[in-house]
Amino acid sequence: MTRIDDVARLAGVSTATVSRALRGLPTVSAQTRRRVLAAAEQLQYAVSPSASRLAGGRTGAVAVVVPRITRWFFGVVVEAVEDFLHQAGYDLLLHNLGGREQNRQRLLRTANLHKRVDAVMLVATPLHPADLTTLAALDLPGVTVSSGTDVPGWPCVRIDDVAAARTATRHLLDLGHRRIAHISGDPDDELAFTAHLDRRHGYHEALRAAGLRPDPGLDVESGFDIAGGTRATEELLRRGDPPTAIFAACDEMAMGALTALRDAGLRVPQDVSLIGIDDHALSGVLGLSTIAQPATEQGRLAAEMLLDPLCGPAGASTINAAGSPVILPTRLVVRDSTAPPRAN
Amino acid sequence: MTRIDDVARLAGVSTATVSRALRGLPTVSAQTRRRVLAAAEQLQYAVSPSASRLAGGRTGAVAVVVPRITRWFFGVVVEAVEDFLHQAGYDLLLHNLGGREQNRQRLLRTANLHKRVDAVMLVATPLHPADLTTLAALDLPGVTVSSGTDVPGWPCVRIDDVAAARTATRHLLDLGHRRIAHISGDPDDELAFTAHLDRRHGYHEALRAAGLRPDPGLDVESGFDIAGGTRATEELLRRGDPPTAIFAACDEMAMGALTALRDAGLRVPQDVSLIGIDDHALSGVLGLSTIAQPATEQGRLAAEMLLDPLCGPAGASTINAAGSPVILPTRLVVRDSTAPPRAN
DNA sequence: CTGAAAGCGCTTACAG
DNA sequence: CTGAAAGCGCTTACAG
Repeated sequence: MTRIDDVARLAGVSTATVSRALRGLPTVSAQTRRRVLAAAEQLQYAVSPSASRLAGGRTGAVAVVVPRITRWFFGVVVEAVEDFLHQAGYDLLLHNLGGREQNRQRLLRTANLHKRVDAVMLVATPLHPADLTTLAALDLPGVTVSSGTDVPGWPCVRIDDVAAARTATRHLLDLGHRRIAHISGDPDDELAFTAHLDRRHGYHEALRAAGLRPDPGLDVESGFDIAGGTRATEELLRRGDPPTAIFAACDEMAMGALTALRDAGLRVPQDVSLIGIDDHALSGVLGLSTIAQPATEQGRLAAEMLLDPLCGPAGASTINAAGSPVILPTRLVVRDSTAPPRAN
Repeated sequence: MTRIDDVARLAGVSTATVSRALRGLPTVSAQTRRRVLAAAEQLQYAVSPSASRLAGGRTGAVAVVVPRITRWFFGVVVEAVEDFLHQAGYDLLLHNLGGREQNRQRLLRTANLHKRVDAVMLVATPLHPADLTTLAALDLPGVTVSSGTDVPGWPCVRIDDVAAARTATRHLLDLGHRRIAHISGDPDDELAFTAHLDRRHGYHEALRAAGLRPDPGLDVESGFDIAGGTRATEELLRRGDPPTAIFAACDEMAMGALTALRDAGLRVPQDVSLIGIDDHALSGVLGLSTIAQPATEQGRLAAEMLLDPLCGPAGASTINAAGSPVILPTRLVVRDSTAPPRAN
């Protein structure tokens, strides 16, 4: 392994100069820099990250925490973040909570973030008050994406979940539906999200604005994924007097609903209309109407907001550092799964 | 930040002893260990990874390289690997090539792996001969998952792609199909996979075994994803005289085919049968017949094979270290997208 | 079983 | 613009 001394010797300068030249600091003459770069190239020198981190105090890594990397939204967000971070020269440490409370505790309580990263991105991660204290003690910059828990001092990028749900519900109302069910995530999940709470809220708001009273019998909770959508819909149908339309809290739940409806012999949209939120990569294939949310943009923007203060001088952030959350727009996409209720 | 000296002072021992006690080395008396642990706990001490890495030479991190984290197979593999690595106390550095050759070069050519990780996992990553030289120079342990390029000395876990394709094709043949098309990935992709080559091979084998000659007109290449499946199927239909069945190289391509078939007014399976490979989370929802492959198991097993030699004494690997690849079984899953051809 | 001391390979004031 | 030297916080032979 060639070290910085080898480069220094070959270039005929001190290790301090090699260090400066290689990092592109301005305090090196063009000629010296050229000599150093050539020597490093010739020796195939690569700086030791551990040594650099220990001496410099920066890790060059960012931790990204997601509930489940296998879900559409999180996969897309991570892809966008990964691209941005690597282009900026940062490593990405992935933490997938996998829906298990135990994993969140391992991440936060033990020292798995401590001195390991320069910043943290929390995607849709709910935090207990004790977790907030832990994070504050870590004294790291961070950003939150999507609903979850806001962290004081961290910027946040997300959509307006309440408004998205309102739009979805209103679309069904506009088509003439009155018995509109809602299927969403279970607050008893070990790792409860908060997105589905906001979405239920928007559903209720839209119903009330149309003069309807939310019917608890039309409101079923289950897991926030495909299987959860199937279970919730089965439960809904078991209750009798099925709705003419279902608003699923996310596209994956809507897809699960599709299975349950088909198994029950109900056609979409002739018997039941169905709408979700996301615009999942497969929603087009399934003809699913939905509220599209920009996942790539949320990831990219969050990465940008996270790195921005890390690069520039302290406090020189050019982007909305903390303050109010950045809300990205959503949009109604009408496909084949929503239609007026049967006139009968 | 409390350092190891603080703990040593409080426990009344040397830093060497603290280091040993905290890492669970056997050469520490039970009593001393207890005192050290208590002191560390009391001071909320967390070892500095950078210092530990520099002094000890181990990074405690593993790089995982995938083509696209948003694709079903890679998401599931990463989820399994993440879980295993974190349980073993390793960090996971995620590299998502995003289908861009440039990203692979950045990863391999520059020093992004150099001294940063203890091991590398390459999932479905094709390698040029020059890349193999680079990897060899890195002198890191590694493992490959799924088709890609084998690396000398690294173990490999995968399925038998040829056999899987043969089974899929034979299923269609058994149903009575004779005009069986194949849609698969494009070798002109910047980052060519090899899985689809093996799968085409199996398709050809099954046809020949049934006494049929592969028809180039029924063999269309496009991207190895949803959009690619749609494009390939559109091209197939444009050629006229449509097949009675389509074997897609992966479920995501089959899903894309579904859209194209629907748009062309063709019903599945009445007009065209369709089968893929994977057993994607949504294949059940879509009623797609497929060849299921164990993604979680491939990830978990690969992680295990990777870490095993890192923990035990050198060469004491208890698992099939290198040698022949570990082949995991696939299985035919018949749903609603395959049926006998119309008798006409 | 434990400790004193060297050393891992960089970066950063400080001085010039 | 450049260099000598201290220091980042651990681990590891080595000695006892």
